[in-house]
Amino acid sequence: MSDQKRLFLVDAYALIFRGYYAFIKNPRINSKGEDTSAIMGFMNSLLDVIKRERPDHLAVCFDKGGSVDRVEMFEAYKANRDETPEGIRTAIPHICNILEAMHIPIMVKEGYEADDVIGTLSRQAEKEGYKTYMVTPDKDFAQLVTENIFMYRPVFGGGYETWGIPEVQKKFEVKDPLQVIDFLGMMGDSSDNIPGLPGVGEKTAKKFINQFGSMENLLANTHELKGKMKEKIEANKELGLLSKQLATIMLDVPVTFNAKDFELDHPDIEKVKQIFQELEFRRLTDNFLKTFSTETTETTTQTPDKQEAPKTTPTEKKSAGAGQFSLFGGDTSNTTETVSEYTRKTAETTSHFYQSVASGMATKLFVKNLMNQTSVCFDTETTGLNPLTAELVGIAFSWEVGKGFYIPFPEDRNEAQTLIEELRPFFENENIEKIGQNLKYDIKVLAKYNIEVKGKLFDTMLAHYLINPDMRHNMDVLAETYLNYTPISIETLIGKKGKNQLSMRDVPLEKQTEYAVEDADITLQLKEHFQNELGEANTQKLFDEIEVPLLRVLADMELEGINLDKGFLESLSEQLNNDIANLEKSIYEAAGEEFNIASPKQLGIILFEKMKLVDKPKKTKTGQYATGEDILSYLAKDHEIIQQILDYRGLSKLKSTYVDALPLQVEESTGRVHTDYMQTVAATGRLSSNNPNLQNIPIRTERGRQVRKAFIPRNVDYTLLAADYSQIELRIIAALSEEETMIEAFKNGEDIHASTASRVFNVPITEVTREQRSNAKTVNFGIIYGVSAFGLSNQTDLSRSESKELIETYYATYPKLRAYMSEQVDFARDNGYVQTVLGRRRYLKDINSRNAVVRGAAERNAVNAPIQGSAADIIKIAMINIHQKLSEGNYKSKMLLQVHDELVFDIYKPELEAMKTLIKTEMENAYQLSVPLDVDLDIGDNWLEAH
DNA sequence: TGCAATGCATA
DNA sequence: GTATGCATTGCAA
Repeated sequence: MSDQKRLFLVDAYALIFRGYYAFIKNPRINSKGEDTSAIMGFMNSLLDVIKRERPDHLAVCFDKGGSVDRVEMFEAYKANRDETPEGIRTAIPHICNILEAMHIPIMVKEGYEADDVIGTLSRQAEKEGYKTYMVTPDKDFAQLVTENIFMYRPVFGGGYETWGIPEVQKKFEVKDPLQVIDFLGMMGDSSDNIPGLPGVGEKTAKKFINQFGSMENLLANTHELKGKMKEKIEANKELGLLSKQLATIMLDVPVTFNAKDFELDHPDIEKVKQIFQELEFRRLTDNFLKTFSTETTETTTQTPDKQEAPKTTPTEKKSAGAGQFSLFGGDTSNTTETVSEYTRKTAETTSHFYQSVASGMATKLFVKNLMNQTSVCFDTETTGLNPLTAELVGIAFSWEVGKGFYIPFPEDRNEAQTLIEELRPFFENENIEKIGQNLKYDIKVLAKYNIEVKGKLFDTMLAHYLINPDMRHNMDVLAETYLNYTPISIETLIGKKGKNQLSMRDVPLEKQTEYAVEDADITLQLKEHFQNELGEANTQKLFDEIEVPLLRVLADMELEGINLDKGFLESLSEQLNNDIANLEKSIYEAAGEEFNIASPKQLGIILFEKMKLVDKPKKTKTGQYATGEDILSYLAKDHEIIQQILDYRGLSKLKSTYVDALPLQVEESTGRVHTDYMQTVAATGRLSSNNPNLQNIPIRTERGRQVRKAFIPRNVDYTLLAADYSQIELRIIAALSEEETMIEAFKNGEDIHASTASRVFNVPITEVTREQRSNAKTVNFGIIYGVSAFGLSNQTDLSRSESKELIETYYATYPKLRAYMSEQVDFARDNGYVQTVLGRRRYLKDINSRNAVVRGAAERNAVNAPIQGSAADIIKIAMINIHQKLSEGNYKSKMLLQVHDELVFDIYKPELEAMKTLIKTEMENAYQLSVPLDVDLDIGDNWLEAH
């Protein structure tokens, strides 16, 4: 740091708005009913800046009466800005009072905006040799940046970044910060109501700046432009110049920088304290005192106070809450004041006994007690959501409704390990049932501490998934639905995500205890509730024999992850870049102007309004032109540009979703990609995969399937093996419908689509044409989804009536299939649900709807859900059995991925032959149908070869 | 910054 | 026509 004096100029409204909206979801209201969010937000920022930077000089700048000059220029200027919210207007006088008490000058000039005031002052200060920092998130200020003038921007997630000349150059792709004005003038700014040039957005504005340097130069050289862009800009030259003027911050406001006045001297502490007290700011008072006490001791920059965030002690302002007493076991049902407001029960209105357990002897006694139980609910609290990196913060236990204990964990990893060892006997005891909500997570976290969770499991999330798969299964929702109870929300403890979200570690122990034990308590109560509901039908069996065992299998697969060849993807990315740029160029040429191809809105306008490729274009339900793949493909043969757009889309998608995204998902600690299988989201019983989704890696196109080459074995001693069920859904529908013709075809190992074509089109199977087979294939799939003639004709070259005829012939060929489908619909009408071979239910509330569209959808679900769901059941059985065999046989080979009808394994080469047999056998014999199941195996050095 | 709409990858 | 997850755009709060 140089010895230059530093001046900080604060853009008041910008920070006030920011603070206000930060609390928008739960505004701070004090006992007088005043919304203090804006004051709180602003003061937090201000103190933060002072604490971090210890400025020599500081002032706060306000707007007043809008900008006279700008309004004269353009009457719409800021016209459509919303009324200032009530909570902000009322905050201003308070803020001014506080600033006065703090002896901080308030700079404001009637008829000017804060931007102008700050701009003017910063230039004056610069002449006097100051370094000026403009405290504002507003990008417009970038135009003011010089060697001695900086932006000091609060950034998302806490902290600040300083923008000097290099940052501005990079951010806006300009050579001189002054060009930011041209940039803003071209692009426009909807919040400031600067119109900008029509059709020019961020991308184009950057390009123009690069090409022409300034607005004036652009307007003088419009002949270099082409197409519609040229017309539009030439027609709006005045608007361009006006926009630039509007974007220009004035530097001649009649204000004066007086160094003496701006010195940050000692505040009137008593007065500030008094104001804060009236506003009921407790935490802020502490923060304020801390900020200025270090200053008064004059020990310059103390490093520790930077980290001493003001947020470590969340204020509990609503009531003298129950929380803090519980540690000592007091009954906390002090319901007297608050209960009347709530119809729903909460921790505050319910008698409970939640206790944290001290380390040492208390823990030993606790464990002894724990080991005497037969069934215990537990819940781990960690530092994050990723079980591979999350550290234990504590574990809650409950085995009696309304009661529970919390074991906090030390931050030191070795000490934490020592503590968890004391709990090992519990977790690894085969005879104690473990209850939890989403146990897969806890099991994965504990696995990282080398703890295996043994014994019977009861996962309330899985239980509810089987009871009602169409609902959501978060604990909060379940508690409200089944227990009429609202749990403490995680946000009240650690804040909203992003922003300044805390880690559970930063939450005071009492709060951790209340929160964590409540979760365990609630989960225990839910278990008692769900246990009975599972009892009926076959659901209990499905739960005990499929979903719960599968949970451990998935945990292992996720922990294992898969190896990814990052270098390969990098080179693929470069190739794609090249091709995309080329396509972009020729599309712009064909269109006669540049636009955002990725924007369906803009694309629709170019294609259908400008180029008029179609007489009456299709529109989507929101009134946009439909530019979906199906529509464009149809046009592709007539217009070259369409094919290029399709290619462009394909390549962009490929690059952004897979090629560039996957390497970022490699877990640092393992060097592998670990997906997360969701066991409770797909209503049919399938799994889903996310972070990243490894169930939708491309395969259809040549270009896309290259991505699969990046999935490789663990090392040279391993190879990948992919095993997939052949036509499992068709086999299932054949078996369930008992359609002999189809069953026979499968038994004879025929090509099922060719076989269908041969019967439907009445030709020998050897003479089926490619087109016939393809149409038959489409109908076969259509059947699974619940066909309609409309859908079929959309998918094939057939007309609506041809499609209808084809479907009729199909039904005539396979009469039992049709019968089966209507049986399913009838069953659903009578029972309200359909089910899979294992009794997994899906409820169809719309099956008797009077609305034909809604009812039709339910009917298709009635046909599809049992088929898709049965296939899911079968592969789940196979996974459980294979997992079992792999572990019994102590094999090194691992199951890595599941893609609905396919399993992918990392095979230790010496085990290859054994694995082939084991996997094929287990998959084909997972479930007995009247149709044989057939599994194809493929092996390779990457996922593409193994397919 | 968060959400809806759109489009697209898989089975 | 079934079932998902995710990237991008564009608008709103």
